[in-house]
Order: sequence, then structure tokens, then C-alpha cells
Amino acid sequence: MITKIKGTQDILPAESRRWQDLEDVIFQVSRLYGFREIRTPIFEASELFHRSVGDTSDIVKKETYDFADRGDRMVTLRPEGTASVVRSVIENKLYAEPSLPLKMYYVGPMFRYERPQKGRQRQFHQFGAEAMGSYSPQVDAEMIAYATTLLAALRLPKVRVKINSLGDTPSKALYRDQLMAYLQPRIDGLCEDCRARFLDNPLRVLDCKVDKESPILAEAPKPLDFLTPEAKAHFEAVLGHLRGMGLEVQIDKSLVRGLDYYTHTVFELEADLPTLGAQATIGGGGRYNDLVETLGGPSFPAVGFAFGMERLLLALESLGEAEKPEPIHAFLIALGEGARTKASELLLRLRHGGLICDTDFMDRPLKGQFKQAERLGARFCLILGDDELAKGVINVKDTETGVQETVEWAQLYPYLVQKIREHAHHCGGECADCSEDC
RNA sequence: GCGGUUGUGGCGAAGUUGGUUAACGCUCCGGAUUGUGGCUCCGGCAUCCGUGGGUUCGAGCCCCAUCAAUCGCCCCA
Repeated sequence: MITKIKGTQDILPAESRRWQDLEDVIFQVSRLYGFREIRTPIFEASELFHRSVGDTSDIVKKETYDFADRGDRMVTLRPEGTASVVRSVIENKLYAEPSLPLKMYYVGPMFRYERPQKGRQRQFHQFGAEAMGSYSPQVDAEMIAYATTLLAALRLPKVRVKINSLGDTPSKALYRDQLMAYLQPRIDGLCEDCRARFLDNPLRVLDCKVDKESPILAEAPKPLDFLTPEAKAHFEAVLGHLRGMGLEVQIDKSLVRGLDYYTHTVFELEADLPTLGAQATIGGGGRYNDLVETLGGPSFPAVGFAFGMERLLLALESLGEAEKPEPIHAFLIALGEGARTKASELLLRLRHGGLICDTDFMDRPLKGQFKQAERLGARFCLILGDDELAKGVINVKDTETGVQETVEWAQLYPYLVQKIREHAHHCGGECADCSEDC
């Protein structure tokens, strides 16, 4: 048996509806905020990710899927979405568009070579958004609002927003020096990983989980303390806008995040829900004012975020919402070859009229066909046998009332529509299939 | 990259100190009811216990290896 690659997942028909519902919410909320979709390739020149995400980040150091294609070009399956979007903006000169800021979102698969576990796959899916072209702190706040609106639309409770500022480039450089000076004499007190991190990316020492409780880290200087006046003003303005919108956020002075390109605002969204396993982080983002330039574009500031869709779905499971069945309108039970031929014709007409219907293709006996109709949640069973065929009629059984009536072929469609309308009216818009029928 | 757990029919799950016909439940299929479902009853569905090797007169049960799944660490979505 050929099996799927480790860390990949089949999204079977039984669960694809949940994905579609999630995508629908994403599309709706994105429209509210004025974001339009961008679709970029799922693989890019390896260099793109090395230069954007950063060579010292774990993502590039040990998690990318890269390989040489037949022309010996090094390509990489995208581990995140921002780099591709930035590349596309530069390549297509979108930074010169008249209507700035550019507001774009994307949905699609990402790839990271890691050991799979709950809420973490090698091929996983992200929904992300980028607002590019504005330095305004209002945009930072708006992105957080966008993210929280999405979670609210999904009815996801208990979400925490953590926020911090790394400052602009001068702030980051100053802080980095101060932090290294502080850590240098104390480095032996930290864990093995931190000692390695100290050398190639000292900022990451800050959010080490192992040394979380260590006084060395607790007392270490924090990025916030080294912000330039401009950076500090920016951060304060972001917080001001958030307060203005009534959004609650927690300032986390140790929040650093894994990608090298962040400047100023960084944030993370967490949900403590049992179905999430060890992955409390469902999304995160921040401002990256220098990335476009780093990748060869003009000076073009931006803010973005990304959510893990598997994690959103996992979080939603904690809500325990019952799976909504997807009933069909009619199931046609045909007995005999002649009836089957006629059935195809009738079904075609019903479907063209907008009714969802199906029939048996497994040569089941009558009883088996009724069972199949029940499995599919058919509202009506249409029985067509030799007798009906001869008379030009069909028996229509209402599966809810058990009442059966004989209807002429020509009247079948109007008859069913009439019945379905009555039902919809009767329930007053409360029942599950009403929304589709009304 | 490191650590824990698990691996028996489509699914869930028994399987005693190794003893020879691998429980049971669900689903599915057929029949009772040759044209009317959901209940009931009857019957059917594992050349075989992830794979390879070993111990033994004999292994699903013991040993080794290997693969896979799963959870966690690191890190992240």
C-alpha cells in the first residue's frame, strides 16, 4: 500500500465542509477590511526564504523543504507566506499602485520539515494578510482588529492577544548589543540551546522555554527599554488605537517571534483550548518595514499576520458544535432497466431546476435503495417501477411524514418545489435545511 | 534532531502464566418481507494478528530489528 508522506494529511469529504466554512469566514471578514486575495506559487527560489526569513531562524536552518530541480536550480517549498507576497509585490511593481496601502490576504499550504504532532504538520495551511505601504500605527492596530474579528466571526472564545515592540532598526541594533553584553558573563547559566542561540540570534534567547523561570532572563534587558523615541511613539500609538477600539491586549516584553524580518510591533494570538494540544499559538504577526528593501525593492513598510488553519479548526473542535448534516432533496429509487433510463431523464430535469438529488448506482434491491436514501438524508424518495413507468407517473414518499402520493412526471418538479416551500414556511426559518430552501 | 505510547477485520476493541477453531460491539451486505427504509430475527464479511528475523515441540502473546501512527521536547502556525 502506498501511503501518504509523513506529516501530510488527506482532507476527506467528511471534513472538507469544515474547511469550506472556515474559508468562507476568511473571505467575508477579509472583504470587510478591504483585503483582496493574492495567490503566489507554493515554491520559490531558495534564496528568497534565506534572505527574508533569515538564515539563523530555525525555519530556514532545519525546517525547509529544499531541493534541486532538473535544471539544478535550488527551490524551496514555501515555509510561510510573507516572503512570496513581498517578492510578488516587487516583481509586479505593486508598490507603485495608486491605491495604497496594498491590502492582500492569502490562503494555502505551507511546508516545514518537522516531527509532526497535534496541531503541527509538515504540510499545513495558513491564512495570512499583509498591509503594505503605510507607516501608520493605525494599520498595526487594524491588523490586530482584523485578526480578532476573524476569531470572533468563528465564535472562538478565550483568545489572548500578546503584543510587544522590537523597535526600528537602530533600536534593534542597540538592544542587541546591550543584550549580548548582559548575557556574555552569564551565558553558562543558560541552557545548551540558548548558548547556541546567543551566538547567531541573541534575541531568541529571550523567549526560551527552558530558561523561562531563570532570573537571568527575568532580569535581562528587554527590547522595550531600548526603543528610539520614534519607535516608542509608534508603539504607544498602536496601543492607543487598540484601546480606542476596545481591544484587550497584553504587553509581553519577552515576545520576540521566530522570523528575523520583524521591526516595531510583533504580536501573537493564543487560545488555551484542550483540543489544541500543546499548540496554544493559533496566529501571529508583526510589522516588517525593511523586508521589501532587503529583497531588492524600494523602501516600503508593511504589517502582516498569519494563522494556522489546522489550529483554528482544532480550536473550533473545542466548541463541540454538532456537525450539520447535508441533506438532499430527493432520492430516486428506480426498479428495472427501463425505470433507470427514465430516472436519468427525470433527475436531469430536477437538477436543472436546482434540486439536489441522487439515485442508486449499485443495483441495490428496493430495501437497499431506501437505506441509501436514508443515509443521504433524502427529504423525498421517488419510486419508479414498471407500474409507474407504464402509467407515466412516479410515487413520491415524504420521508418525514411517511405520506406517499402518485404524481405525473410533468408535475414532479413543481410538486416537489411546492412541498419544500411549504416545509420551509412551516418551520418559520428555524430548521437546518431552511436556509437553503427559502 | 531527542523522548514516551501504540500497531489484531472497514471502525472500536478482547485475547488469561506462549498451546493449537482469533471473542464481542458497530458498520456493511444478503435474507425473513420476489415494490417500500428507520425496529426485530437469521446468515455472511480477518489464508491471519504492521514488517523481517529469532527463541520454542508450539507465539497475536517472549526477544531483537525495522517501519508506521500518535503525543511531547525544541521551534513554530
